[in-house]
Amino acid sequence: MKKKSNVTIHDLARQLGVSSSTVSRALKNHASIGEETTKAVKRLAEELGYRPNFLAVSLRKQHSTNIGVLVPHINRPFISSLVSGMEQAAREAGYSVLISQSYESHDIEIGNASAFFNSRICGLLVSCATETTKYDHIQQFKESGIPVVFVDRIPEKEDCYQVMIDNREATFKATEHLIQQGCRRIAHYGGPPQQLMYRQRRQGYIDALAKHGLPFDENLLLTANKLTPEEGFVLAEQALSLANPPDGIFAANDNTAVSTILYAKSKGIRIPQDLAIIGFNDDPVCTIIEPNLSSVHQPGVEMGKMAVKQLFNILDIEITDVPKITILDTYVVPRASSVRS
Amino acid sequence: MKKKSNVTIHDLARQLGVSSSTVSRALKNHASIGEETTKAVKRLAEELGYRPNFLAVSLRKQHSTNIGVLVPHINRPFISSLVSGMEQAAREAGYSVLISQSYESHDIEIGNASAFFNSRICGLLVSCATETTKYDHIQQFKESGIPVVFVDRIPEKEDCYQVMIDNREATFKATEHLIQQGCRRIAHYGGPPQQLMYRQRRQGYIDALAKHGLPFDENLLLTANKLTPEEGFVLAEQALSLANPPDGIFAANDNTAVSTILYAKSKGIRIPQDLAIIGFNDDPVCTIIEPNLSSVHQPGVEMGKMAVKQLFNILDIEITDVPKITILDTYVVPRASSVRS
DNA sequence: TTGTAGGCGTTATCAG
DNA sequence: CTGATAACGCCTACAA
Repeated sequence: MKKKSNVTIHDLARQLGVSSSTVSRALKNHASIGEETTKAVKRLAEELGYRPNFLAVSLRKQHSTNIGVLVPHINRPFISSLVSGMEQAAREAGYSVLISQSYESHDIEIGNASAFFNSRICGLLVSCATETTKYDHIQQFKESGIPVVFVDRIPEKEDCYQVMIDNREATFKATEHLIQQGCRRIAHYGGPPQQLMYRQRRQGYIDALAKHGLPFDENLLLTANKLTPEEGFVLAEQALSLANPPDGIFAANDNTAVSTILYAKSKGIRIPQDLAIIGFNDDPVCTIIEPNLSSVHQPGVEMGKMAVKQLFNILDIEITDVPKITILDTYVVPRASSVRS
Repeated sequence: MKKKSNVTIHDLARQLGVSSSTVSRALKNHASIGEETTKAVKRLAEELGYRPNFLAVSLRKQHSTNIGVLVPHINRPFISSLVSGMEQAAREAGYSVLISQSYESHDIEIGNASAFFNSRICGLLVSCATETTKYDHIQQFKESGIPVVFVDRIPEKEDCYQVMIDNREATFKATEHLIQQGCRRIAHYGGPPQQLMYRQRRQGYIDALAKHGLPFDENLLLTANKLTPEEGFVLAEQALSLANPPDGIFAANDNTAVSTILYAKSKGIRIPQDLAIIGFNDDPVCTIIEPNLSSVHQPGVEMGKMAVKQLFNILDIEITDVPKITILDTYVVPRASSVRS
């Protein structure tokens, strides 16, 4: 039987001739309610199509079951996977996911955080805008006891819950992979250095060179602001028009790596023979571009799920013991763009 | 001054020696409150960091400012663009977006709809699961006066608000494009025919053939369940191993078109000379694959924004006059996979 | 122009 | 085992 579901516990109570507190308790299997009563309540609830009003519950309990998710963009492969994982894990536990995009703008991020704060989310998952270096807008959550978990893009020195990868190690492996393929002059496309992640990625590159006794040439260290495909072409041109051009390129994302492949091919440069290339993220394009692009895989969906699990852990909803900082594994996926078999 | 923002209108009222209703009214510039009072209230609110509690407002008003978004998956290019547009338009108006994925499962879709219903969303934007052919789970919203806007994947015969494209026309143009490039035996990969969208796409194909006097050969009409890349390979093999193989293929999405390009190339079939190919969606891969894939562009972000605008229109939040059915423009993007210059 | 009172639907506390 | 009662924070007749 379906009814205009404005059925409240009071309606049930009236029809059953009991009080609404009894109904409330029966509905959540409170031990102290008689079996008979409980069954009767539940039957009628079912029959009338009773649905608890989350708004009222939240108001009463002083917090909702909505998790706020704050990311730079959702229409990017890695991030949409991240969000997908979050949504899935949250929903399985009966929580909902509220999303907002900062478009990499710190100001928008502040506004969105504020909106989330007002709507009384029970927890916040953030992947910061590139611009973001201050975290006052996050502070308010901590002060109000609302847990915050940072994902992927982590603040510099904050003591905070994090789900991430070991960027340094990941890029170390990527660079080492190129070295193992015989590259001796390896260029790196880095992202904006104010973002910790990109400094770590650069460090892995530098460490790998050092370990293998290769000289570090700062001409080979290029940086871009947003690592867009367009910027990729510019970087490629810069790198390949050097007097002494590189024989390998490690790009901090797949966008720029793909552009480089396209550019190099247009110049008649053979990949991977003349130039080996590896990217980062393992986006779907990697298996489309020719030659297929080697990349570093990071587990987006998993990271999203872990972030939610972390949140639940803090909220004591799940009692699994999750460390404050979770670091998920990455691995190099070698493909034709770098493998000189 | 920042405070643990549990500041309520009552706190303000007490400190100012007025009643909380005065504060409530002052805060929203109610005409009947004295200028002095209003200013004082606002100043103190600012000073104490007062934030309205949306939960309470929503409970009182009987509806929230959260928009529910129900899609099959978010980590797909077209859909993530759709959601991105929705998020943007909603947030600009001070609304939030709650997302959930059905994973193309009707049962999950029902569950998610139910969760949304309980959380008192103020409106629902849906793109249905492929499996979905019944709409009882949507009905409850309409009955409770919660507006529903369907996007992209539209129910069969329901009388409902819609934001979509003209699938028949779009595929008509795509097929005609192939014909204009000299194709005479054109195959079509369709999606599951229980989904209206795919029947429309098939119809456009058929109509185009008819208009140009080309025979319809049902051997050339292939269908897949999910149009995944993997299925794309199967379809490609089927199509190209026909006794009388096609000289053009129109695929109902880019995934399968891309697989077909890869398959054809592996068989030494020249594209577009031997086989011209066009896809649907204009995903980013189109400009990565070689040859670049022609496709039909549909404006994902725009569709998302329009859906929100439609919702606001129904809710009388914006008074722009939006028709019940919005059909956005598509266009063929001709690229190397089909242009025989 | 402002205040009072009641209620949105639920749960927690305290009595019985 | 069950029932009143009072919040949670806000809004809105109605009254003053």
